Formats: sequence, structure tokens, C-alpha cells
Amino acid sequence: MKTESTRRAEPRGLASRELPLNQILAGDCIEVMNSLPESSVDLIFADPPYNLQLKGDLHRPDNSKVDAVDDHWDQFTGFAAYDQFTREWLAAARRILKPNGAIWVIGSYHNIFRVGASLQDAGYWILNDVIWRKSNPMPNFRGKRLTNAHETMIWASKSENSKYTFNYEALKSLNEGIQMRSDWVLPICTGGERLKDDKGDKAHPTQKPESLLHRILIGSTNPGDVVLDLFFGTGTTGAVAKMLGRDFIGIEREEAYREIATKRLERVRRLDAGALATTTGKRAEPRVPFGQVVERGMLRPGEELYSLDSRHKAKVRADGSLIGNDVKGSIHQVGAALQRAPSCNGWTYWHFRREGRMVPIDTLRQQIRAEMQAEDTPRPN
Amino acid sequence: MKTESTRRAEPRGLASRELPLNQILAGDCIEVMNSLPESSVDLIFADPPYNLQLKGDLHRPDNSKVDAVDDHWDQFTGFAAYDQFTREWLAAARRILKPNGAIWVIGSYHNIFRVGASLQDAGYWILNDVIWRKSNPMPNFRGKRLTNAHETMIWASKSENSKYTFNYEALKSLNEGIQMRSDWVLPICTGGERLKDDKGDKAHPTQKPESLLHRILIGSTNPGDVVLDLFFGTGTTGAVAKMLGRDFIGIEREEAYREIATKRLERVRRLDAGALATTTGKRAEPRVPFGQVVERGMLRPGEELYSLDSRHKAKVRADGSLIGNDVKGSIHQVGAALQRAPSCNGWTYWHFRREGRMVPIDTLRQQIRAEMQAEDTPRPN
DNA sequence: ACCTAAAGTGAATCTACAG
DNA sequence: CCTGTAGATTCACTTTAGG
Repeated sequence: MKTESTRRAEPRGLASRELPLNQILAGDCIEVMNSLPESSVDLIFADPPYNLQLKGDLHRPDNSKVDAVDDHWDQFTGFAAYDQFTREWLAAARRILKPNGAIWVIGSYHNIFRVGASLQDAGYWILNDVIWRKSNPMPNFRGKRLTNAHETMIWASKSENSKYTFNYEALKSLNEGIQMRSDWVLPICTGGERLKDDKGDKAHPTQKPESLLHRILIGSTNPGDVVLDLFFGTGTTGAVAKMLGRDFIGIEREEAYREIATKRLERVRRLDAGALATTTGKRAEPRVPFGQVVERGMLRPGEELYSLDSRHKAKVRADGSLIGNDVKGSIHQVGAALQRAPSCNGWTYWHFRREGRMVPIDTLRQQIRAEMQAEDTPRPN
Repeated sequence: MKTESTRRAEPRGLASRELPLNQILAGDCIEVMNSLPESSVDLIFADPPYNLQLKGDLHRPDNSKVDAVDDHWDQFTGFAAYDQFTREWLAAARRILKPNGAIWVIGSYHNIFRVGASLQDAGYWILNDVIWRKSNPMPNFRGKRLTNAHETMIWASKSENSKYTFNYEALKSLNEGIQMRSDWVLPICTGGERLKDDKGDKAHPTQKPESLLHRILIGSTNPGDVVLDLFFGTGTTGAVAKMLGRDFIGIEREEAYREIATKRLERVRRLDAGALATTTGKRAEPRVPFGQVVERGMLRPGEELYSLDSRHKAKVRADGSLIGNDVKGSIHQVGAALQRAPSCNGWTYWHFRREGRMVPIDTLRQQIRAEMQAEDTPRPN
């Protein structure tokens, strides 16, 4: 396995240097991939059409119409056509993956079983299936099925013996000391993050949240890695990759999406090296992980936190750890070190500035807890 | 869709009466299923071998053993054998399912994608994929992957137009009044529920928790339904089915498991009817034509009805239709037309005035329903 | 400006039955 | 098979409107 310290063991070949880095390539993803050199990218992310096969309109109980995914790119004549499409892009993708490369694919029950089986047949080796549990899904309006509250992602290496990248400690750190599980609770993409067109409508019907890609890229790539997105859309993968200091290549067929993504990417700023460094040591601790505050964008990597008396400050890092005065670690550890105290509750010690005021980060934890309580009701039967 | 009130609409055929109810049948599940009459069971639950790593034993439908192979080139052989086994039991299961029957299959990423694709290919219609999120999973000891903290279930009807059973209100009630989502947080089977053998070791490696089957059977069967478990194991499905007043059939190849399950089932007691009753929605109520309200003199022809905000009004006619603003038709049609909405539930939209208050006409329907129930209930004289 | 109420919205395979 | 109609059905969150 490649780890944080050994990731440079695999030298970039000549072919890799010729890659069209940090660009959006126009065209069909299979054709474009076939024009790229083999064994040249570290990670592929694919959010292919789901083949939803929707029939009539759907109305909410208040009679408003649900804005469905009826785009032409989601139309297939049947399972056979969809399977062939899937097999072809999976094969092309595997060719350009480095031997130790990996792939992430996201889908729903409409397509994910077919994609998963084709992926296994193509020689990929599944590492985990990961559930994106949506904290705020669209309900089932007709009361005819369960609320479709999740999507499924498959994480697979190029082959069974690939030394894939897995930043175990960074993910554990994002989860405040507890192993990251295969189910990730994250909100869908709404609000200011959701891109709008000229008319104020959503620019893309299926824009993914940056928090999802943040966790994927932190966990399965290193800074400087090349991340390829086969169905780039509005460029969420590119935006997060750029922010996190990874190189990206996007492939997108629709010009409208390419234009939106290009503008979006111009606004993204790369984090500095300090914010990008991730924890390699060990830690442990309790309930709501501070990493979720970062993943959810409540605090930005690179943002500064202050003690209430402003005597100490520290910088937020991408994996949910802090760095202040050369001390790295959890919000608790850094707070304790700077005070030369044996311990410190980072949640109440650290504050961020909003509109001139100092706000304790514990308010952000309370927000997350409120959401978790709403979405998470374990019941022993 | 079958609801609580209509589930008896589908008569049991002669064949159904010949089913070996509440028994554990010995043998290979495909052969046993082929000996059962077609279109005879309401629900099938299947917890098939997960094909873990293809390293353990895998048997073909003819009971011959597949040689486990680690060689890369032989992987396809492994998948092919597993796929054939899957297709055969799925086909046999579909034959004995009633037209409105459904199936649940549980698996992990090792097999669930292949099972799901085969299931779609066989003509089943996926209703939901459901995530069993384990509240207490085994951690990943080597730190090389994410903690595998969930399993995936697929819920599918026999065909696209099956009127499958879905007890929406009962599940909503289980979830404290909020509609049930596709992710279920439940603990794994441990403690006193976990069956032990003579030596005190776990009797079965993958015993499922009763809470899981409880939710499945409450949500997708009615009392008296026939539930078939193809890989019965220690009989969790049978135990929960018996407790919930469903009939079960179990198929199990291993004698040791059949013995354990038999003992287990003897200890299970069937709940009484009062405990079995579940919440039902309006769909289960008998239909009442608005004309009956007029016939019974609860509203007079010529009387005016109003929307709650009094923006629209309409006049009752002798035949139980309405006329408002030159639009004539049913209470639903006139309500929809006046609001320019695609549809409208006239029962809740229209109100009449009594003693200065606005009363929804649905209260009149409820009165009629109450009288109908009183008539149906024989009174001891 | 600030608080509250109302409206809007999200990858959705979303009805049952009489005639 | 088809068509037409009765009539049942929503959660979490954001944005906008109104006071």
C-alpha cells in the first residue's frame, strides 16, 4: 500500500508529464480516454448517468411538480445498451489508470448493481462499497416506497494486488480519532454551493456536494496526484481537487456544463502547504468529529481560530486537525500545548470570527448534533 | 398495491393450500423450490452465500464443489459459477412467487452487485435498496480499508406491475411518525439472541438480528401471508414470522442448522391479534362516494361549499356533483379546476358552514364510515 | 435591521380500480 | 388490454416575503 510517506516511490513516467492537467476536455469520455496515455492517472471518479427510466410526472402533495432528471444524457434503450456503455468506459478507464490507481463510482439502485458487476468482471478489485446517507433527502411523496435516502459508491483498485492509496490516519482524524466507517452522513448539495443558471434554476440536475469529494480525495489520494473525472458536469471534483492541491482532468460532453465548470474553477483557491498537511500520528477521542465541521464547509481549511483572549491562534487543516505555532494535532491537543496545560476542551477554547464577533466552535458542533438527531434514530426492536 | 384492507382480494389457489407451511424443508433450495407449486408464496427472503473472496467452498446447483482459485485468470470462472447459481435460484424463486409477491435479498459488496444485476435481468422490479447500517460493526483491524459497517438489501417485486404489499403507515409508526428511510440503523445479532452450539461457540457465522426481519415483515407482509426463506440457517425469518402471525417455509441444506432452528422455533410464541394490529392509513378505509352524503341528507342540494380561505365556492347538486364558476363535476374535479391545479382531494378541500364555523366535508365521510363499521359488527343481543 | 411566516426544492424507476 | 377518475401523499433545509 502506498502511504503518505511512500507515495513518491512510484515515479511519474514521461507519459504522465504530457497529461492535459487542470483542464476540461470536451467530448465523449471513452474517446477522450482512448487519446490519453496508459497507466497515467492516480484516481478516477465517475458519476455516470443513472438510467433512471422515469415514466410520468410526479407531483408533491401540494400539487407542485417535481423537477425530474429527464435530460437526454440519461436515456438508454435498456439494460443491454446501458451495460455495453458501462463496460466500455470501465475498460477505457482501467487502461489509463496507474497500476496502483483506484476508481470511485457513484450510483443508485437503478444502475449501481450493473456497474458493480461490470467493474468486477473488468478486473477491478472492490475495496469497499460506501453509502452516502443523505441527511436531507427528498421524501417519497406517494407513500409507496421507502424514502430513497442514500446513494452507493464503489471504491475499487485497478487490480487485486494494487498498492492503493489509503490515508487511514487522515480519515481517522477527520472522524476525530475513530476509524472511518463505510457509511457517510452528508447533506445534499443546496444553498450557496448549488450552482444556478442565468434564470436562477439549478445549473445541473445532479450536482454532488463538495464534502463528498473532500472525503474521497483526502482518503484515497495524496497532494500532487492526478484525479480524472469522466463525467465532469459542473466540476465538483475539479474544484475540490484544486483546493486540496491535487491535479485534475475533467471530461465533459456538454458545452454548457463545461462553461459553468470553467468559471467555477477560476474562483477556487489552492490551499497552502500547511493546511494541506495531514496527520500521520495517532489520536483518539469522542463524539462529533471536528472534521465534519470542515467537510461540511462550516469552517474552511486555512481559516484561523482564536482563543477568547486572542493570545493564541491556530489554523484549520483539511483533515480537521489544527496547526498553531508549529504545534499540530486536534483542537484539544493544540489548545493544550499553546497554553502549556495538561488538557484542553478545544470545542470551547477555540473561536472563529464572524462579523466582528468571536464565536466558539462549539456552536458548530451543536448544529451538527441537531442534524444528527433529526436524521439518526436508532431503534432497538 | 395491496393494502391492509384488500389483501384478501387475491384468493389462495388450491396449490397454496398444499404448501408445507411452518416447516423446515431439507435439501438444495433450487430443487426444493422446483417441487413447490407456482405462484404460491407472498414473500421470499434470501440470505445467500456471500461468495467471500471466492476462497471458501462454493457449490454449483448440482451440488458439485467449485474449486477455489486465487489465480487472476480464474476469477472470471469464479464469478461465472456464482452468477449461474444466482440466476438459477432467482428463477426458481420467481416461479413460486405470487404475481403480487416480492423478494428481499441481503448481501455485501462481494456478491450484492452480481445478485442485483441478475435480479433485474430475471424480470424482478427493484423497489428500494436498503442499507442495514450496523450500530456495532467489527472494526477494520489492519487499517487498510474503511470499517465495513453495513450490508445491502434489495427489495423487489416479481414484476414491474406487481401490486406489492407495503405497509407505509406501520413503518412510519415504527419511525416515530416520519416516513421510513432506506437506511436502517440496527445492531448486529449478539448477546442472548445469538444462538450458541454445545461448545458455547456461535452456532451460525452470519445469524441475522430479529429486528431486521421484524421490520421487513411488518413493512412488506400481512398477517397470514406465506414467507419463504431459501437459506434458512438458524431460522431467524421463521422465528419472526411465527411471532408476527405469518406462515413460513424454510429451506436448509445443513442438518445441524435445521436442528437448531427447529428447537428455536418451538420456543417462539405467536403474538395475539391485538399486538399484531398495525397502523393503517386512509387507503385501507372503504370508499364513500360523495353522492351518499347528499342522499343521506347530510348536505342539501343547493347548499354552498367553500375552500378554507373562502376564495372559491361551489354549489351542491342533487346528483352529488358540484357547480362552481360554470365548472361542473365531482368534488375533486371542480376543486382542481378552480385552483388550476392538476388534482385536488375534494374531501379535504371543500367546507360547509355550521354555526359560523367552516367544517370540512371529510367529517361527513367519517360519520358514514363509522356507521358502516357499526353495521358490519354483530352486536350481542 | 431583525424576526417570523410562507414558499420553494432535491438523481424518483411514486396509485388503484371501475368500466 | 385500454381509459378515466377517485383520492391519497412530504422531510429537511433554504430562500423569500412580510411585519
